[in-house]
Amino acid sequence: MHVRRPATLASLAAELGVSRTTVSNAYNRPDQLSPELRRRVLETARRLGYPGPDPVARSLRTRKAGAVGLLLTENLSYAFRDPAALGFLEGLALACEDAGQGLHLVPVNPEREDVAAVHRAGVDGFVVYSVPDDDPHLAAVLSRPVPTVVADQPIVDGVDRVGIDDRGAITALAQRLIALGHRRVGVVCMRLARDRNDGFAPVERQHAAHFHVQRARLAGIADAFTIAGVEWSRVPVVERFDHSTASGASAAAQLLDSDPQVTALVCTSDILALGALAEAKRRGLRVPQDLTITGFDGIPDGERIGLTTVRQPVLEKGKAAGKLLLGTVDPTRPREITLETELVTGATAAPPRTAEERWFGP
Amino acid sequence: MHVRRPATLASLAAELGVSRTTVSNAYNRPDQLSPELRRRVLETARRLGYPGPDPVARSLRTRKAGAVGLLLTENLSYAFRDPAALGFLEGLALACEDAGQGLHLVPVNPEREDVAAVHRAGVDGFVVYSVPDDDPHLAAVLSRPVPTVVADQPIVDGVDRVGIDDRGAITALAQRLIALGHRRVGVVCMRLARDRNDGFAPVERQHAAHFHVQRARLAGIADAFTIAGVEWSRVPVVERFDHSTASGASAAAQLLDSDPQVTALVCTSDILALGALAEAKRRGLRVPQDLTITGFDGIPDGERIGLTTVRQPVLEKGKAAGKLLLGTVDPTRPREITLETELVTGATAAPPRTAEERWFGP
DNA sequence: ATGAAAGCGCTAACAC
DNA sequence: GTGTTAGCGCTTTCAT
Repeated sequence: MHVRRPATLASLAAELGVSRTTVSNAYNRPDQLSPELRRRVLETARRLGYPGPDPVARSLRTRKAGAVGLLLTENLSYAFRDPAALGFLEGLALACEDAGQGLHLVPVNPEREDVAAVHRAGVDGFVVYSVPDDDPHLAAVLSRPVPTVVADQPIVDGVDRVGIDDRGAITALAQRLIALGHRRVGVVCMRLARDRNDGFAPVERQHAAHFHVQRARLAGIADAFTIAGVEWSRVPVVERFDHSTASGASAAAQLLDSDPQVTALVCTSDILALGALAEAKRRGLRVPQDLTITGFDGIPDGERIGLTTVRQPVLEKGKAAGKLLLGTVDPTRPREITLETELVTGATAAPPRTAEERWFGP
Repeated sequence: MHVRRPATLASLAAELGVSRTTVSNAYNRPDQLSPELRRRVLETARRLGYPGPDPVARSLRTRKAGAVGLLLTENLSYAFRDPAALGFLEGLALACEDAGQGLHLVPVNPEREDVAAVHRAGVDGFVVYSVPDDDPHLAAVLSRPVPTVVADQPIVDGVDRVGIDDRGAITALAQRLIALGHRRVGVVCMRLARDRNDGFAPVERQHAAHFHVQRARLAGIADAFTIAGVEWSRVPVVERFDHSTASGASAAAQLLDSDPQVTALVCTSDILALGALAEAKRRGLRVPQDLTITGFDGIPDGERIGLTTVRQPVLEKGKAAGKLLLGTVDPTRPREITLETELVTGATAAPPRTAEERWFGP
């Protein structure tokens, strides 16, 4: 610890026999007073241990906090371990840095629903990253009289947003699989609501999902397969609450156990896909010869092993969110930024084995 | 964007015909007024679009910002890409979350020396993570009348600190190499000062290093080899400004080019070691048969490939820093926390090849 | 249970 | 150039 004595702008002014304005100017408008006086002010400040204008008092007066609040989903640790979230965070931090704004991570304790932290945050605006539609923290943020930008989800009327075309992007990926010949597939997705459901997610649950992104990705896959003549309600979708490779692995296991005939596993994130790959390996299934596995996001670990996936510009997304919030106040509000994605042709997708091959080898 | 109408506690009180105190109590001390009145206050607040007490005004009054400032080294992007820094960040964020405190990332633009951001941050204390001795931002932080904790470096008199025994930890690692038979080694280290020096770092530069951690690690290696009879000034030490695998690779290349006889590369971070491994592979050198390579930190990527290194508890370090700052104000200040490290026996260290083996194979 | 008074520490017109 | 005036919006004794 390291603490100093109190001393205010007023006491400094008194000591110097000048007005508070003059002292204030010495710090904020050096050109408004003689260099000599300024020197004297700063000198006396040092002598008295005056640390300069109190940032909170200044904020109150100027109505500017100089910081952006960031609301992250549930568990912070997951966020810090999810490369996509990290990329976003980095981009946002970069944008804030450029603008000289602080980035205030709002403490969201997953245990207690502590909305108070949102009200306590001295910030000029909020960025909300990927939370469920019904998140109470989001509601608290929206009740604050400051600009807000949502990244990814949810889509809120009248609130700026930056995201991607989740539905279209994954449709393209699914079409690729269909072109390869896959018809019997399984899907692994992330949590669809705030309640934990580690297991199959029937169509009703898919449609009622509180997470727009997952809802859109499932819909995108459904779009493609439906057109290909596959009845969507028959496609098994397994949901996992925790976003981890362990989840991906167990979901893949559940899927493969329930229907050993699936030829492809479509995962709605690379993390899940990485887990599915591990499970396939554990079972002695070769990818892509025996099983096709795809992801979504385009994280480095996925790229390294040649995962077939959709790459989204996470860093750019973070930057865009920051710029949207901090940028010139374009009167054309609300605004929505949709970033481009890219289909990544990796090495984890191939035509399905024929029934014959399944029995007699390739 | 999403902005609401202004309305203050005072205007609400006026509208209701009650005092400001009552309205304040409705928010902060529900037990201080009748449920009925409270209901009316909150109801009217909603009707008037009053968003609740302004956090900045409250902070000014209570002298509590509800947030911890975090000062990170130079380039934010490096921090977000360095697993060790990330682990620290996660731990700190967790500690803040536990205490219901926000985490305010101070924008430190590496270009301009914008110390102002430190003065603008409305926080109750600072955590400074691994900055050079002479960092102006650190000076600015210390000039603020709030408690401060330094993580890793620098060591500042009278300021709390949390770190590890860098010198002792790496000495143990070096002794291991010596026991294996290594005498002719090269060292790859991170930047030693704020000026860029991508090349050899003579002993003088090592001693004058502005980064305590690097200084200590080099000294620790020197300790071991000196005792083993190796003259330290003859041990080539290559420095790299950027902390990346690319740096590790190029430093390894420089070292191997200048002295092809070295049998081991001691790197002061896992990231650098990973780069060195890549370079060794590129040259067709087998690790550890042809070349021993060691790191420092114990990051996941290193563990995955079996890197011989020192593991430090980065997450715990972050938590400890947070707790030190936020915890009970123990009068026994200043305090210093030194966390335990662990020597990780990986698969990248082995006895050096004999001269004979070098020519005729193992 | 409710109200009156007194600032928290600072900045921004505007006047001198 | 420098000072005067007027709050920014809130919390908190201390009375009532």
